[in-house]
Amino acid sequence: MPELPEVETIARGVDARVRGDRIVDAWFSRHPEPFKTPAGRQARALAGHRILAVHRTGKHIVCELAPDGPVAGSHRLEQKAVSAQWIVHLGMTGRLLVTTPDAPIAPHTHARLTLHSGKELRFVDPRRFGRLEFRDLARTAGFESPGAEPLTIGPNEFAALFRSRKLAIKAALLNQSLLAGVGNIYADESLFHAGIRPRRNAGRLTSTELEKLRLALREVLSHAIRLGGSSVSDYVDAEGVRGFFQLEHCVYQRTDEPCRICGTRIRRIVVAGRSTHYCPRCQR
DNA sequence: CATTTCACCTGGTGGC
DNA sequence: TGCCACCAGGTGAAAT
Repeated sequence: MPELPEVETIARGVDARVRGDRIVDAWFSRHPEPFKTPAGRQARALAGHRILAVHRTGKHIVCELAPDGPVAGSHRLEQKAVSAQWIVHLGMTGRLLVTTPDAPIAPHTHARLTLHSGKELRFVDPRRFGRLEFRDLARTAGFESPGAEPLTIGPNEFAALFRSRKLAIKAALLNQSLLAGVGNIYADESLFHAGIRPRRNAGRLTSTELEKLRLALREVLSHAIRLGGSSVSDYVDAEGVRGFFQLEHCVYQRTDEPCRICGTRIRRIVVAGRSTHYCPRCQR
């Protein structure tokens, strides 16, 4: 579920609460492991690290870690070298929460990190589509998303992503190796604001349309970040607080409701196996 | 290779 | 109330 604005909101919230804190203990659930790194190894590896910073890349949350202990030369956090990363992907229903240790343990809690401050960092994920990975940077390269960042990509690079592609623009927007972070909600919303039908062939869009789309994406995503993301059913940020961008949706999950611009009924179709919403009058 | 389809999971909703 | 079909923010493997 969580797309770029939700993941950004969570990463910022987690960063504000745990930056500089130390992981004193880590617990991971056993059963079906939603983990890229096996539970036992991940728990052992995390304990003892200090969290230097938490940020978002595409739909991934990256926690930058350094081994705790005396650091030659400086006590300052920024000057410690990142030696490992804990990478969290929330899948459809994942949550990353900062709680007090006495907060009730939600069903489907798969990881709990006990921090030196007394807080806990918890990963909860009913559907288990989420993924947790520990990377030792001495052995593996740092995490990099294959796709471009939609908030910062320029016009030429953006247009080049779609050139000579044969698939629907909606499908292309969902492809994380082209653009990282766009999911079903924001693909539909940005296509609406750009006035483009979701089934249009990506490679046949004009440069004017592509530029409209790039700007629409940037506007929709940054507006959604300002509102703390979209809470469609169960999304909450690091404190358990819902977002408000769902109130601004123009097409997503508004099937048969009137278009906010022209009043035409919003249509629902299936593109790339995902439900897709658009205004047949405003989008061509 | 590029593109499409489907399996992976649990839970909520709405119809009968 | 219960049962069932269908739907859900994502991805990656398998098929085409």
